[in-house]
Amino acid sequence: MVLYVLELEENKVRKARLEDYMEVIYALISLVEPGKVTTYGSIAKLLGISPRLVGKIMAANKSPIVIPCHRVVKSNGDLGGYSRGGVKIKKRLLELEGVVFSRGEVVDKKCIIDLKELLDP
DNA sequence: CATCGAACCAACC
DNA sequence: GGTTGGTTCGATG
Repeated sequence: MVLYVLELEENKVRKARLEDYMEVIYALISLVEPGKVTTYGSIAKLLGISPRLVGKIMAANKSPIVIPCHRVVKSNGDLGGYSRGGVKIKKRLLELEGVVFSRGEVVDKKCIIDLKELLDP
């Protein structure tokens, strides 16, 4: 998808910066309905970047309320991280939205949806 | 299931 | 050039 950005004025191609990904990622996340979550890897594969970068971009999120960055977890169900107040808050938000947790800190797989499957249909 | 290690990619030093 | 993240995936016990 957005691997490279065309710099028309200088007539050359440069690598995308994290900044370039932010809008796309935030748009994608907002597609995830409350009660469900998606994974860093799911987003990463869609954009052709590493899951870690996705995490970094979430951490750079300026508007935690309008951007539901808490709806992104690790692919194994672990919460991952949350820069705004810690994973404790993250879990609380998710529970509030109806996400089911199994054995403590792990999100039930039934609540994890892959972004790809959200786009195709 | 739990742990381990290697790969991941832009940023920062 | 090396390290560092809100990770992942396969291999191994």
